[in-house]
Order: sequence, then structure tokens, then C-alpha cells
Amino acid sequence: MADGSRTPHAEVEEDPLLLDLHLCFDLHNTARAFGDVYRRVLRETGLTYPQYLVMVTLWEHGELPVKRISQLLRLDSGTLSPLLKRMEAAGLLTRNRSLADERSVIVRPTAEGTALRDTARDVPREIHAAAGLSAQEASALQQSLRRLAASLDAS
Amino acid sequence: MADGSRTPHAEVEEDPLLLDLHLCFDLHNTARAFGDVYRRVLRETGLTYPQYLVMVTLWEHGELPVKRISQLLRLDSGTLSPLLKRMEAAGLLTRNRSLADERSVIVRPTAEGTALRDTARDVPREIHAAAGLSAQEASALQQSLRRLAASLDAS
DNA sequence: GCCTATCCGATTGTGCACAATTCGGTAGTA
DNA sequence: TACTACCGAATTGTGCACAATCGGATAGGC
Repeated sequence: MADGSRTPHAEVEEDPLLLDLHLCFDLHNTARAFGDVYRRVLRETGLTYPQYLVMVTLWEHGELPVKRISQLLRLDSGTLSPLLKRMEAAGLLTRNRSLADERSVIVRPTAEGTALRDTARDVPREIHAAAGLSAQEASALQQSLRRLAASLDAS
Repeated sequence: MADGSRTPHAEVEEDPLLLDLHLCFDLHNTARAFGDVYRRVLRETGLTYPQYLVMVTLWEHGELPVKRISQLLRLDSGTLSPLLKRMEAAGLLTRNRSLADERSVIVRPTAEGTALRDTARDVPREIHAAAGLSAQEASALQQSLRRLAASLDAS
């Protein structure tokens, strides 16, 4: 923000929007707050949050086709293509056409990308600490969010 | 999406990310689902979700300086400036320097912008129906989200 | 072997989020 | 009055989300 108005929930509550907007609005605000925390926590790694998600999937699964990453992270090809190119330029991964199916592009972490896992080791703990939720609270919130998302998707 | 992979929560659950990521991930997915619904519901109005938020504040408050809109909606000037210009070009509002303080720009809905309220009349109800939550459930979820956002902001 | 439907990725264009900077305007102070 | 500190919008640049489209590749039916 260009000024100091990022102060947590100050002016908004005293002058609320119409009631129906609140839920989606709070959802966005919370996502934004998460974004701020991830930005700070990931600063050392040089990754953005979506890029961190990609690295986590590569650390967990090893090489993956773009299509699979898209499914796992629900990221569009229009998002993934330039994102993966930036990460390739940063030396974190390689992109190569599959020999078996030349439509498919296989993404593989480089040694540098794999090594970044050590730098990112504390990220989960720091995020968890910042959220300040118990495992039960987090799980309950997840349940609510998933039910809501399912309902929205189904509508 | 370019293909049919937007199917609600299919492949993700069978092959989960690390546990710590889930909460933020579900948050993003739910925000995305809300985005889809708002896009559909707002299609008739020609507004995007952030633009709808601006119109709602103008319908509620009448004319407002940009700074106030920024505070109410937590939108950055780098976001608001081009957004308001597009809305001005669409004939929904006017932007004029305040006579009292020429640093300030006052945003006013046009007649067309005010009339759009009728077109958007059913938006709250449709969103509520799509979410499928009782008032209690929605309120509880809001509480959780606000507590979480506050904790993240404070960290 | 050929044709067609389908799949996959990349690309293009628009809109939003955030950081950093710029610039004019205002107000407080010497 | 002149100087300075601060304020408010706008701009620039980067990155992500989504829609629409294209072109290459595969597989199935004939």
C-alpha cells in the first residue's frame, strides 16, 4: 500500500458495507493477509506464493507434466506458462517436451531448486505460527471453506 | 479455464499437498469459487467484483473521495486509479478534483451508475443462494476469518 | 493409411494486487 | 514569505487470474 491504511480492520467496521457482501469481503481480506505473511516469510527464498506451491509439489512428487501441476494446484495454463518460464529463468526447474507424448511438457526441479527446500524448511512452521490457530480450529475452518466452495461450485 | 479441469475438487484430494498448506489453499479456492459466481451473477451489469464493490459504496454513501473508497474497500491507489478510469469511461461515475482540497479527487455516480442499482438488485440474493449458508453459518465463518486475518496482520 | 475429434501447451488480451516512485497540494513553522 | 514536512493521486513495473484462441499431437473409426 502506498500509505498507512493497511492497519488491521480499522475504518471498515465503523462504516460497513451491505451485509451480504461481508463474507466474500472477509474472505478476500483474509487471503490478502495470508499473502502479506507469505511474502514476508518467502522473501529469503525469492519465491512468490504460487511459485512456492509449484516448488512444494515438485519437492513432493519430483518431475511432473504441466497438466498435472495445473490439476494439483488449480492453476490455469495461462498462469502456469509464464510462471514456469520465470522459474526456469531463475534456475529452479527445467521444462522439456515429453518423449512419449510430445504435447506434454515435463517440469523437473534443478539441483538448485531441490536445494531451495532447505531454505524453505521453516516456512510451514512460520505460517502456522502467524495464523495462530490450533489444529482443530484450522481443520474446522477448512471444512467450512470446502463446504462453501463446493456449494458455490455447484450453483 | 481452457479445459474441463474446473470440476470441483476432484484430483486434489486424492493427492494432497503438505498439510500446512491446506488452509491457505482452501482459502484461495473458495475465493476463486466466489469469483466465478460473482462473474456469472454480475454479467448482466457489466461489472467486475471490485467494480461492484465500488458501486455498492457509491450507492450507499453517494459521492466519495478516492481516499475514502480506498479505506473502505482496502484497495490500493494503483488498483483504484485505472479501475475508476475504466468505470468513468463506461459512464458509471465522474472523477473531479475537490475544490476544497485539490489533492483530493471526488468520485460521483452518474445517473446511469445510480440506475445500475436496479439491475444489480438481485445480486445479494443470488450470491446468498449460491453460498447456501444459513445466517448463523455465514456469521460464524466470518468470525473465524476475521480472527484469522487479525492474527495474520498482527504477526 | 486417412480423417476427425480430442487433448495439451502456449499465447494474447484484459483486469486486479502490490511495490516504489513522482508530483502537485496543503499546512505548519521559522 | 519561504521552507519543510506531510498528504493524496497517479504512474510504472512486475506478477497472478481468467477468457479465448491457436497449433501441434495423439488416438479412434473408417
